[in-house]
Amino acid sequence: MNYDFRNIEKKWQEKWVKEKSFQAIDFHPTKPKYYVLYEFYNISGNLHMGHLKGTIPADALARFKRFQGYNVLFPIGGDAFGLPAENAAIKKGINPHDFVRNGMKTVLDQSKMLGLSFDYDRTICTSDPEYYHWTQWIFLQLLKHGKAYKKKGVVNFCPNCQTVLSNEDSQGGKCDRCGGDVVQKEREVWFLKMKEYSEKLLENVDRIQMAENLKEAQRNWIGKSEGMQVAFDLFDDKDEKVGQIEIFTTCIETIYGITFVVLAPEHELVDKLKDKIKNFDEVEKYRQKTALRSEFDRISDLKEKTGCKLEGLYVVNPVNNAKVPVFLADFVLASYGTGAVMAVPSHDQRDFDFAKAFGIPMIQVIDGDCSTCAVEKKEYLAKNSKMMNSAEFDGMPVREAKKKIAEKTIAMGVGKRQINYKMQDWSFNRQRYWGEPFPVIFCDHCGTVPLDEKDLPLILPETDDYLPNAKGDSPLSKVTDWVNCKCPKCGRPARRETDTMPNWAGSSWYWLRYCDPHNDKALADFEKLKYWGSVDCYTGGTEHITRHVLYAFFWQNFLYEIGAVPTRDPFIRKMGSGLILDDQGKKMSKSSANGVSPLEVIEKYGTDAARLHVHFLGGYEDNTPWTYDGISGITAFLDKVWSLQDMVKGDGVSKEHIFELNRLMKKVTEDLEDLKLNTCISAFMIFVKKIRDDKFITKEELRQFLILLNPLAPHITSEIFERVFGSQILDETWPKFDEKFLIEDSINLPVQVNGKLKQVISVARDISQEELLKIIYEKYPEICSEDDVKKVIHIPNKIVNLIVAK
RNA sequence: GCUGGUGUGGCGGAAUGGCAGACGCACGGGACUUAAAAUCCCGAGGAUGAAAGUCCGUGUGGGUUCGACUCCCACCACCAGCACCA
Repeated sequence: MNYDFRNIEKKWQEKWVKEKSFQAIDFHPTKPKYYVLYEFYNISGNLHMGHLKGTIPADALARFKRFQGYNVLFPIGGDAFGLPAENAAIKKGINPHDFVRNGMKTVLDQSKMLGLSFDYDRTICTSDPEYYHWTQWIFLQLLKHGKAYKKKGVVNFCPNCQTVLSNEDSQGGKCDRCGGDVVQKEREVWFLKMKEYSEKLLENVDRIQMAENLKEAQRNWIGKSEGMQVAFDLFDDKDEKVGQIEIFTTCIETIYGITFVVLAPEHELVDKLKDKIKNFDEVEKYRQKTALRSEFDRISDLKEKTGCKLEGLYVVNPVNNAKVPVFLADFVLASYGTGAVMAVPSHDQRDFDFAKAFGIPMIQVIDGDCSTCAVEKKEYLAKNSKMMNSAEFDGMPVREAKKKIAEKTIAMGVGKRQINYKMQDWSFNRQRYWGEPFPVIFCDHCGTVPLDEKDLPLILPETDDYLPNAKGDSPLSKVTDWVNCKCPKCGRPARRETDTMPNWAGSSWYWLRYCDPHNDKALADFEKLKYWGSVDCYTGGTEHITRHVLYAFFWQNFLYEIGAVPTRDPFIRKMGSGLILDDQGKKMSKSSANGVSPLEVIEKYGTDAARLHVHFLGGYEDNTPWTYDGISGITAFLDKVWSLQDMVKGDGVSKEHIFELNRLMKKVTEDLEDLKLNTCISAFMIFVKKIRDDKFITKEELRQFLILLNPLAPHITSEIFERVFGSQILDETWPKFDEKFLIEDSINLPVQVNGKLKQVISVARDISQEELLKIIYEKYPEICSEDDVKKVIHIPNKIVNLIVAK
């Protein structure tokens, strides 16, 4: 009889939910804690293949750790505020409130169909007032501690979603949500001072256990760079000093080669020295042209240098008093460093291109061929080339000169060491309806007034008019009786902030809330936070690694500093789930032609088969192309597992199987810890083949086998266990392997001649070299003759290599 | 361009200094069957050979080593991230 997955899986799924089989216990008196986290569900529709790939290893780990005697916290929730949910709701013409309510029910029901052992009593949803109460509370703390500020500036704007976006949300000049081009717009924006945390975030990246490519992506995004900041005096055409320009450089060694200085078009000095600039009209025209160029435009004509000279101004190079012209150009970014650079065309390709376009002379200061392109840092540092045209540094190797020139500028009082970061402050508001309202009131008398903590949560008002509008004003601005309010300080009429927080707000602290999801006094009880501590293993996609995970580090660092949480690191280990690819090798999505739903696989083959199949296809962190090919091997395996119950003979562990059983325990225990499910599954297949060859399994062997397999295939194993043993598998504990049973008396030893395999012979374990050679020469004369052997390399119980003369 | 990762049969993939291709799919042969499906057993990297065997073989070329998919150097291809970051 084959395994009847339809009825059996349903039975167990209902039982687990009804009996709350997977509840985490706060402050468990005896069991140590283990916190497994799978990333929030995005509430925008059904679960997809990525969830099958992502959730199962986390579920297997949680089930495995429970058997090992841990008190496991394995929760789930919905990331329901923000653009993804709102856009999906608008597309379907459903009010986001209703959309999210239905969406949460859908993903939770579907989770149960995947057999996921979540503690459903801890389910949270970012758009619930009980939850966003504390998101707003965290914002108030950020504001109170000077980590949130509002500023007018040129920011990323998505004309399609009609909202401001953060840098993280507009990587590559494209909107993260809709994929459309992002433009630059001047707006009043809330920023969080994430840049201040750059160094701490880098430390977090160093500490977390995570794949190297993900760590590099984060380091790259933070973009730490060490260099010098140097002050240049600025003069007008009457040689009168009118100011100073601070530049940032990582190549101080080229300072004698400066032939011009470039400011970002937005640089503040331009407006300040308006009267001194002879060609201000032209300058203004250039600024207007570049200011509103989209990031996409800037990237697309990367190599084309544009700019505008500031007539009537010049700076003086402090090391040699050379007069140097000043330009504006948009290849210099206002947001990075000081927004001003010293240009050395001989040794920087961008400066080289600009000098060519504007007919600016060049001065070579480091050895090399600068005739067709710049000799850049990477090359001259690698060669440690010699200095030239650099006064007392001429002839010095460049690496030494770098140090000496830095010291010289410091001694002169014009230079200082400086570290810059690419990462910017986090622009934190969206002109959309579906998000957390800011707990902030604007009063003409008192300015920006934070709401009192006791007035939280500030409920998002319901309205029918929630669509974004072309002007980019928040839909909340039209809910006038909500907007107009009284100033909490002076009682005069005031108005509320009408922008809302980005979808990343709610996801930047949610793992903390799971520790105490129903607390209405604090974001979570401090002692409970202490008990559950850092997330032991955080699983989920890798696409948010430079957004969500950095935001998470930032907020937890902040909360730790103000004493709101007891731990600095949110996560100890982060595993990035690979993608399921379609037959084009692209990420499988609902829209792709052959997008297969996990529900379809479950319907056809059952949950356990779907769980095993998708993870037998490849490693957790690897991208794997989806195929039904091979699933017959999985269903055949499950049928064989099912038939084990008809092969039970005897009670204890048999001597025939003790080696294989212990080997299986060891392999499964290690592989589950590392989430290497594919090799783990193959170990089960090998064991089952052995049992079928021997045509029996003892009761005890079956008991242990079922426990080992339960984390991966929970339904079939629960059912067989109940049938054979009359009790519940969840009450069992993880079997422990014993190394002593893994040692076999006789081993198969490969014999090589000159490093080439000749024969595999069976010999006693720990055989001496003498005895071994005797056996080889006497029993296997065809391998080689004793006289030819010049040298023997014998690695006991592993290999023997005979070296013979040729 | 920079950074990181990956490269193994017809396919998905094992093996991280010691028997390359575990496990599974697809494939071939056989058993069972009136037949098919399912199931079970056997085979299988390539070349050559009747066979035993021999030679070749983990992107390419070099190196280290008794021994290299594994370590080192150079190059190629693909994937991902960043991209005028001074």
